[in-house]
Amino acid sequence: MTTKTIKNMEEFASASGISRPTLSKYFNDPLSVRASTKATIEGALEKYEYHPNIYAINQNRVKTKNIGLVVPNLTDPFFAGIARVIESIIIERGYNPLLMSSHGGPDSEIENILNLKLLKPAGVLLAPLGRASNRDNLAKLAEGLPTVLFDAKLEDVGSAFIGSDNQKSVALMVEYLCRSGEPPIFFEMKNPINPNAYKRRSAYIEAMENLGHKPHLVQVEGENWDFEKIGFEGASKLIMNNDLPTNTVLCSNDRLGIGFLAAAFQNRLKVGHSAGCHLRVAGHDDHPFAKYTCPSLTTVSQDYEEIAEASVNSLLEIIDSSEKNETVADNLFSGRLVLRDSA
Amino acid sequence: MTTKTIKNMEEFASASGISRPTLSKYFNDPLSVRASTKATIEGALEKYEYHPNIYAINQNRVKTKNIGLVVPNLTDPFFAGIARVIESIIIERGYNPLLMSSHGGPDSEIENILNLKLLKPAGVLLAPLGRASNRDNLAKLAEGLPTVLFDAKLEDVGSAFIGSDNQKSVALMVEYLCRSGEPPIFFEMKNPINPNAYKRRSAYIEAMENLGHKPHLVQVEGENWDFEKIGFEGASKLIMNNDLPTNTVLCSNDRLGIGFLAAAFQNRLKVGHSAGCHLRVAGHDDHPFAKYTCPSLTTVSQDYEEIAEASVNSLLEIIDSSEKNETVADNLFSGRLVLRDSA
DNA sequence: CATTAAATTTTACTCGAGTAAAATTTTATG
DNA sequence: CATAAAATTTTACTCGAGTAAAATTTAATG
Repeated sequence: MTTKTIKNMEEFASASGISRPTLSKYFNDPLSVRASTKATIEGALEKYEYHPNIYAINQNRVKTKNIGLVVPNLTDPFFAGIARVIESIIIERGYNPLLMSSHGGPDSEIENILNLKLLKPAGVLLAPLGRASNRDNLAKLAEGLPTVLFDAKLEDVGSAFIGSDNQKSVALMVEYLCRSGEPPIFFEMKNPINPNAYKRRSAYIEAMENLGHKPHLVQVEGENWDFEKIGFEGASKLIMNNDLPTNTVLCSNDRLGIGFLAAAFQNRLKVGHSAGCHLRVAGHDDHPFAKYTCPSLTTVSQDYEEIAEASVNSLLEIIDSSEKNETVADNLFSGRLVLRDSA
Repeated sequence: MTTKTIKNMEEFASASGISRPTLSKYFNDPLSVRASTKATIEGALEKYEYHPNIYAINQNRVKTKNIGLVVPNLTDPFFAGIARVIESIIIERGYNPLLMSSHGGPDSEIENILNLKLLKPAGVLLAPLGRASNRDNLAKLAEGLPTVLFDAKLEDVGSAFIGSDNQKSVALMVEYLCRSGEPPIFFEMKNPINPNAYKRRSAYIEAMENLGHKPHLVQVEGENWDFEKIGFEGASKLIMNNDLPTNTVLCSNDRLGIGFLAAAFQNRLKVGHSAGCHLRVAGHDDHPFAKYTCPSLTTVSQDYEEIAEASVNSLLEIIDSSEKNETVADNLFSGRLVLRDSA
């Protein structure tokens, strides 16, 4: 038990009897050395405590094993959830995730990417803020840096996009609602920040028209990410002014829906599809709390695992191919209808 | 506009006419050089694009400007929220936050700290998992590394603790509930992971006894962090078996409360303090969605800013004082009663 | 067992800063 | 304006790996 403390690879080389360059090779890829050598090294690693110095390792590398993961807002359970899944996949693939949130707005988004670039990452997975994003700036920063967008797409930024097929999933929901009751109105923000919202809006319109119904948009004010509040206040006004043309409401996302449900409850409107209910409300995203709203929220679920896996795969593909401007085709996943009590 | 690309400090030194050691000093602390020198450097920085190489900077440093921020679970809005506030304070103070989540359990918590240590951080802000934490291991890792615990305390780990004064805040709520109606039962998990839960339990018992009431604990099964689900299932059983001895329930935290409210709703129990209600339900924490539950949840709010600020302050104090085993006194903040519709 | 291919070791150089000590310049002070 | 104090420059060394090239050892193959 000579638990002598090892300071650097040099010392570990003499302690283990393996040359430093071979050790270096081992730490970069344990399988790149002979099995017997690997065993010797791992034996020594158990005996001595040694970890390569991360800073020294990366100093000369043009590209590190770091992968940036930038999301708009970790306070939003959707992003917290997907970030968590993506992180574990990145680790699984032998990379090191660096998680950052752009909650401070477009400037903070740019700054995140700048800070990341100083860390010479192998690539970046970016869920952009959306409309608010400083697109030109992002595009410039992403040049030469393998970048995959997920959740929201920005034209000319990054070389791949993974997201949900709003077109399909909204159509799914609209069809269900029409089939089972009155055609829905669409409850959304007037100027959404997230591009998905625009896709959902037009998907709603198209789906309604396809079914021979007249689309009806209800657009509430609100500029920030405080969707529950925006939904609550918008719905409250709507209900008080008796402005609801039908008994069925499709919300652009679950968080607006949660606000809507709260407003309905406070105004003694019974929500649900059973007899005696005044209103049906549906959402989109399958928010983690959608199961526990009152009543539980009918919605469309997005498969976190699927989106996460596809995003990481695309990025690693681009990193490995090392071809300059490889562009991978968009990858859209269709949601699954989740029927609960609210609609 | 000689926008020649600068590779290293050497080149920037000749480009700017300032010697490398002085530049080095400037980048470590811009105010440590003469004002005129500072101006010259900053002029050159606008003309040339140069950023010191982070890895080279930190290679020789015993301590970097990194501060680790480890929370149990970023999917929990409380931690997402507080992490966000802490991050911005850390940046404000000139440090660089490294955010990690221990959602994978005690092993992942240990691994987070290990990974952090490789990055030679100036200190760590740790919200431990709690009972599940590998305490001995954490204590060993924290030795010699300035560590401040927040949210949950572990004996002999870290040199300071910042959290909420459960004793006071629970008493506040119990008194309110008793004053305004029937004394509450306490709805909680049988074996909570979080130490706060134990403090709240005994605070409840004490407060009830002080008021001359008999405490009544209702303890539901559940081992993980899926509190809404645990609350929902526990409450459903309770309601179906007609096992509620009073009409007032104090939940150990808001997430359990959210589950409880959903169960009550699905069982057609009216929750609230107005006439015709069957049940009063209160929570603890002021979860971001507590405002939008049905009915909105009466709870105790914790001041994120306050806790965040105090945590960072304690840590920086310890870092700066550089005294070996300085231990700062615990710092407990008392919550504020937030009265809403549910109780 | 000879031959070849693969893996490892040796040697030597690189990367981009931090930093200490001595020499020099600049600024502040009286 | 002389002098002391503060800031800067010069010089030179360090840190902990990555990595390329040549020399050597080991393993695989027939």
